[in-house]
Amino acid sequence: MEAATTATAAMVWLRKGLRVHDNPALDAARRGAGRLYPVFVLDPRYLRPDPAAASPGSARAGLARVRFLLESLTDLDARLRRLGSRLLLLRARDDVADAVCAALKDVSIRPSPPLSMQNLTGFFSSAVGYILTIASQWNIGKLCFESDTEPYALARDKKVTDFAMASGIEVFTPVSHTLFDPAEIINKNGGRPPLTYQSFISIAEEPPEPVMEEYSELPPVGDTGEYELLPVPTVEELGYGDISQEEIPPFRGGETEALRRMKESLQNKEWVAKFEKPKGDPSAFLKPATTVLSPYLKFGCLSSRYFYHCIQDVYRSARNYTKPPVSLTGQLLWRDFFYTVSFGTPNFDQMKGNKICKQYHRIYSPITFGKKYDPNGNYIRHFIPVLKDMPREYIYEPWTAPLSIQKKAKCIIGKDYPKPVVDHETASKECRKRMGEAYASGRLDAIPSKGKPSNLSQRKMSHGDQDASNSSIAKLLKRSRAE
DNA sequence: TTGACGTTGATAAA
DNA sequence: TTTATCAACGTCAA
Repeated sequence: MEAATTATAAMVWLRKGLRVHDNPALDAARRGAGRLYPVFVLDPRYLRPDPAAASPGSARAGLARVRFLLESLTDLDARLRRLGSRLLLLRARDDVADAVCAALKDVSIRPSPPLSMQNLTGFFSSAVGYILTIASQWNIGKLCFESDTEPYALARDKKVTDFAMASGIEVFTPVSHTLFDPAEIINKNGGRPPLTYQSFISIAEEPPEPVMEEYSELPPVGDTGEYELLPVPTVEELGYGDISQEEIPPFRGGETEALRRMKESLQNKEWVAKFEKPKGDPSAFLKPATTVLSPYLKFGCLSSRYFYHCIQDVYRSARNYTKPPVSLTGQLLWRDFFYTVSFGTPNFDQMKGNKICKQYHRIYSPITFGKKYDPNGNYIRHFIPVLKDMPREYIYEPWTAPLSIQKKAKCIIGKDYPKPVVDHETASKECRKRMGEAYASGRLDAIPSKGKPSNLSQRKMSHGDQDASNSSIAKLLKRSRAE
């Protein structure tokens, strides 16, 4: 007992990866640790209600996602408690990295002004005070957290890593959110992310096996000092007011639910073996044509490697099974593909400054697309009840129905349901025309004028840029010759 | 160097 | 109802 209080203390900082199974960061943190502090920092940027948001939610997440996260935290806490541990929730007043640093070591680096002087209200306003008083008592010797490739996370984690290393704390950041290490894939591809699925597949080999050690117990948390034992807040406590009208999605967060859903899907071995994504019905909502496991993978309630491993198990017992890209494993590989491309592409989430962004001539028709997958319009009938009795042949264009039909369906267009805002045919043609013009003018700017190459802009380009640019120009010239 | 291909979808033509 | 065409470009095989 004496040893437990003096032995090395480790912190596992949880962000995504909200699970006990296949959690290399948790596994590394508990090894040799006398005390283990499993910490999650409530991030105001992610959780604080944003009054300016178009629908209820924070600046970064909608209410459904906020709720899913809170449910996942509740479940994780319960699962840790069964192993003699528990989840320690910290509130960041503003910056998550500051909160983690403060918990790692007695922090005098960022004295916060008295709360009364700050224009802060609500759940997150009282945060840092607690952390400052507990900090020095934890004596963390080792910090483990799962690597995260998103830009916001990279900046946040660098700050924490730099601080921890400078403080003599051992830092371990395994890759376990994706099947593969995106940085390693990019390395193997010569420093650039593979930009087609096929090239990604040819580089990727077999993903690592999941770490599936069954724990009977985890090291105790030990003395939490002055730390206020904070339960997982409710959305109401976070400051989300009148949400009684909000429909709560049927998908509950958490590792327990994730594993249950996965088992349920994988039980039907024939369905698993025959799964082909393009053959699924995207309009199916009562009985989805997919596993609906992606939100669980996103928060790491389910390990993608464990899921992959379990699918392979089913394949082994099947005579025949589908292959990537359409198969279930193919879907996991798509996820890895996009994580890799986004990690290796600056400004991936924007058109501006995004070198691989293709120019968008695709206009989806709200009429044609629906008719193809859901000719009876069941989706519309469910979510827009006023249209539920509209005959099948008019369900996608109810304004074309004769008045007698509209009356019979108890839905007069212009009264019970609005008239079309635009005429799709003319609007899409106009859009297509103007996008074409904008695209053409943009491209022409990039072509050096005859006999007078604009080497000014070319000088700034790397070899790769020149190749890409020249080949585009060649194609454009070829096209204009053909015309 | 060239041509074919890719989780594609919309639309016009046949 | 089926088929051809378009629009983009990285990648790979020929």
